[in-house]
Amino acid sequence: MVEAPERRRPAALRRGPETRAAIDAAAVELFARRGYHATSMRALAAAAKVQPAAIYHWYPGKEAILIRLQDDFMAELTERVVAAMDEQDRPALKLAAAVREHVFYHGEHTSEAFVTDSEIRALGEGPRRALIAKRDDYQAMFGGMIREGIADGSLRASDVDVATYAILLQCTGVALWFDPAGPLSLDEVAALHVELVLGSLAAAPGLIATAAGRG
Amino acid sequence: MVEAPERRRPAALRRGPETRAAIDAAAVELFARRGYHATSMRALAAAAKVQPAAIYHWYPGKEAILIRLQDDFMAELTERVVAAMDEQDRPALKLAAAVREHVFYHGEHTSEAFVTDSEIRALGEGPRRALIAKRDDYQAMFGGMIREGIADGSLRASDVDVATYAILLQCTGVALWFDPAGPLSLDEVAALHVELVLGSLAAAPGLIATAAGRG
DNA sequence: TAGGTTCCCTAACGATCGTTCATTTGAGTA
DNA sequence: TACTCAAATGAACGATCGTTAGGGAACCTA
Repeated sequence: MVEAPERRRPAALRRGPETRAAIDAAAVELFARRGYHATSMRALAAAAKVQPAAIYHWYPGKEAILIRLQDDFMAELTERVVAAMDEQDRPALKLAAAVREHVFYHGEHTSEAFVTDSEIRALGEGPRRALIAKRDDYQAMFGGMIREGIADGSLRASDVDVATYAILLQCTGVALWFDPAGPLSLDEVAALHVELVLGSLAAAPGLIATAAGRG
Repeated sequence: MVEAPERRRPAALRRGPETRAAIDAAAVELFARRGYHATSMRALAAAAKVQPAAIYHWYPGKEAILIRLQDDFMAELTERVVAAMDEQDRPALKLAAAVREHVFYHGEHTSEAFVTDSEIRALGEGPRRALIAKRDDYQAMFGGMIREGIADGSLRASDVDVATYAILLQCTGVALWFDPAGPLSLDEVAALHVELVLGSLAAAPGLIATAAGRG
């Protein structure tokens, strides 16, 4: 019977690169809250307000979304921390600046940080190795600063590797609990971590006060 | 040779509670390596050398396996740490003993530890709340020791809550990197963490040396 | 205004998921 | 030797998974 012209609704919203941004935002949110494997492409699509197939216009597959998210996070984190380090000359102050920036960036991007280091397992062999290599380089940077601080007498550590692990774990962990609506500002949290880190490395109290911004 | 009543192999191995242990072991291993959602009941069954359906004789469902694993870990961890604390009287020494035991237990059960705190998201509302409550109680115990240490003058911290988070994160993280085949024994790693923790809480050098077992 | 390209849709594919069903095996008991 | 019940099996359920095929609307260029 004559199928009415009916105009059946504009159906397709054309948003271009906006769509990709929506997919990325949905991925960060859902991967962080539910986990990578617990997030389906359909759930992702729904959160980005597109149909599942549309995601494949922007990404070759699910894993590529995760890889991009993690790579972007690591690249930006590294760039920021290196820049902060470069503004200082003495090793202990370099370390303090790096800790501060690390904590700050993790507090500003808690979801991305969480996904980046909790979903390494979800990656296939190649991408996993690549990400781990970047993380190892990043860690080595911190280990280097500690060693230099020991060399110039401003820091002390019984085992540099263990100290490096411990320091990065506690600073990275800020992404797990920090809440901007909580009692402490990110600035305060970062300063507190500088204090804790330098304290555990037996820095002189005067140096700690200076580096934590209370000097 | 003859002998061969041969009977085409007993098809169905009847192993009783051994089966449950095999399922539990497979679950720890696979949940830790691949993740809860990335581990299928079929993969679990294969690792335990049973058919998938057999698992349902011992557990009502997949989530129950995870819940049991996590509950057992938290219960045993708490019991051990409380026992270690109870052997000390001064707050700073209580804390040192707790840190030592916490690190030790995490190093001895890296997979269980990892699954327990990385798969909280995988739990349904009820079990998740229950586990988080236990974890919060556990954390509060550490916060309490730090507060007492501050009260008696042996410790110092600008913010007790942040210090508690930081300390537990670095000690729990031992489960992520510790390798018994590595250069350090678990005893050494635990002692190093006692040192780092007390250092970050500005304990007196003499106290640190004593508590870390170098006194 | 015609043609090509970009972007997104609907629909469906085969695979795999957690789980259940009905049955069989084996050990213990009378 | 028969009965009973725990412990496991093989097969299948419906749901959901990641992904793809094919078509059509919106935009750009000429």
